Amino acid sequence: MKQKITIKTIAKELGVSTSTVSKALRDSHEISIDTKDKIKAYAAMFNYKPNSLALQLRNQKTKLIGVILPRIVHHFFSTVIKGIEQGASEKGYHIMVCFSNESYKKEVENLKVLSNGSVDGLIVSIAKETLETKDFTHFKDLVNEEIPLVLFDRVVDEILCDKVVVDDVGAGYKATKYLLNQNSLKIALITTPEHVNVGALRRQGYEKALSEKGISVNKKLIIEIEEKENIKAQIERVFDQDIDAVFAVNEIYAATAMRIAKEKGYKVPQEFSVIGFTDGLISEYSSPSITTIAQHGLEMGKQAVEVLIERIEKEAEVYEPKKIVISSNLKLRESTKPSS
Amino acid sequence: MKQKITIKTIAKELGVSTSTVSKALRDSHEISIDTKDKIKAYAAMFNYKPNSLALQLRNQKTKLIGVILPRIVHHFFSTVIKGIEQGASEKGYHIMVCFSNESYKKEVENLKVLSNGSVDGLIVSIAKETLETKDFTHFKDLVNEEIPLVLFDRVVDEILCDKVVVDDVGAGYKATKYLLNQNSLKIALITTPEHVNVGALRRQGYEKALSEKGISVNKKLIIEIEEKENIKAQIERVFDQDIDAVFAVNEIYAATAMRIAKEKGYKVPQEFSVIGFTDGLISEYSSPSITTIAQHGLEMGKQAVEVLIERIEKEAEVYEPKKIVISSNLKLRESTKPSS
DNA sequence: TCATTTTACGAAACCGATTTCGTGTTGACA
DNA sequence: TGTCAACACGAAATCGGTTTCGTAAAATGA
Repeated sequence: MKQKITIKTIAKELGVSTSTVSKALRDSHEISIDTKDKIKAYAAMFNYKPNSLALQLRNQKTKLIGVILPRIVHHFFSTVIKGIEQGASEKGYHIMVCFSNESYKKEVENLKVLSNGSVDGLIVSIAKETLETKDFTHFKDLVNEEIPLVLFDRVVDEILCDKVVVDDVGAGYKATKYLLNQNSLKIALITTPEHVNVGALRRQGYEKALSEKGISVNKKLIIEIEEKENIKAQIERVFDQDIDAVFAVNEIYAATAMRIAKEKGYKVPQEFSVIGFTDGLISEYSSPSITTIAQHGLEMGKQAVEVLIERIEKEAEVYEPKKIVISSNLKLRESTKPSS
Repeated sequence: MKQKITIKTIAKELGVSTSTVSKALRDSHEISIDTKDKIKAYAAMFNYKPNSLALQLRNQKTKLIGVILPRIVHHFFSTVIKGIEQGASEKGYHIMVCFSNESYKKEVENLKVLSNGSVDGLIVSIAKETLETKDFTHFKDLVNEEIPLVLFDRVVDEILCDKVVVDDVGAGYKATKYLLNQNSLKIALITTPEHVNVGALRRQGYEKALSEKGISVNKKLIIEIEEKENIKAQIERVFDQDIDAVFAVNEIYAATAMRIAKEKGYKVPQEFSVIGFTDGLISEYSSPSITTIAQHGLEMGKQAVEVLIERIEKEAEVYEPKKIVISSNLKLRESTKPSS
């Protein structure tokens, strides 16, 4: 890389001190107009840009936000990133993105790297493996060091920090209730294993809606997908039961379930209804298009970054961790019947 | 944020100099075992982490790669990011991600911010607006400053830097030829306006395949989509022509075209075939699933970052810009007939 | 015992900025 | 003409590390 022009270079070339150059470029009243003009002209001519590392070191802030996500090729997470970037950008921050790949080890590593001063704060969604192992010491260390941290979507209570989540219970409830209202009474639930807490919460909503309607929960209608195995085969099994609708906690499960239903000869939505989660492209472009719970990822990202920046910039003595709940809503499409 | 522990703190507490602490922590032979042990123990106890900004400033390198993408909620781009992150991570680099939102202005801003020393190099895919305006001075400035730069996918020749692209002409050719071979002779092409060069290249491939077969290009069968207007309506117009297949330059156009075909009563693939571009989730989960050109985004990302890091770490006197072409291939699914 | 080599550490420069404080020169005013 | 403020600028500290070089003290050798 070409040698960068620094304040020192300018100072030497123009026969002034570095402090004069610095002040001139920042338009200080201490410097005479003549000198300022000369220095500015020189700086412009040689395309001088202040070295951001030096500034960051001096100011003890980087205007950088670290983001750690379990995955990126994923509609919801990429939408959240977009929201984070938009919010950050508005306030003059940039984002550094890392991925845990759902791995505990990588999450720990990423956290370590980002917590040595290279970012002003962190936004994280916890990896599945970490949720499984339930070892959150790396997060607690961060909290102890008082590094601003916001968790979103996949959060756990024992980490004392700000959190942004969707109303998962409410969403599960809304989806299930909608299906019940259109007279689908035998609703299968396709969800994740219990340790993925968003799955667990959505299931609570499902069960709540059923019991309100006086329907007892039939465990045979609930499948917890093991992602390591064949997903389609696992979903197919629930079709052995007598069912007339499916509520799935993500759009891939929903699309797969709908496909199986069609293969089995059901007419969707006349004979069989499907509701998914995450309002992504699959739901929009499959045929019939799939009714989903919209998770408002963009909104989540924006909220998360807003809370984080507030935390970074406020010299709060005692900080009460916030929990922001984003309400989700049902986006009606063709895989369900009109509400009756 | 809590006051961080620094080398200075340790030095003062233990009554030694900062240089001793630094050397001890780096396990220098200059320091006695006793002193080293004492210092290391103290550092470990108070969870000392070297401030990365200070190191970056001193070493004049950040181990950070800036990535500027037009969009993020997009299967291809998010896949490329994943590839970049994987490749970077393997070599001890991290990535800083920004988005241009297809906007020229934001691209210029991002480039400016990232080129002031905060990253060691850049990976960029050019915004549509920039391709339209054809003003690439911001990139040329970067090249003049000798900041390592790799362009991918959307590249232009006049910027002298390393590039990673897919074989767009070849891909268009392969797709079209496949359709011709299965006896679809009236193939519509749904593409982008001419300034989006990847669209233009894919079109070349399409035209090449047709002329090889002795079929003259019928301009009425080619639609350049204006994204600002209603996409479906624009695609619908081509169905006024007598067509039996569609080759679309991305999966949204492909899915939309297939949907229209089905609405018009065509049986896919028996009476109508569809091939898309970008092997994303829509293609995989729509029904019938869509045959696509797989772009190998992961591979592209990895290659891009590899070339970039080579460029960063090699003190090359004269550097000959490379152009890496990733070959694409047809991923056969249900929206086409088996090859005859 | 004296000269020489190790050993073990500290002082200071450096990376590239900002900022406080000090100072020589002007000019104004009494 | 002497005093004092305003002006314009520089020296040096600072951010948190690393590294070169210098040097006392201890160890070694003759």
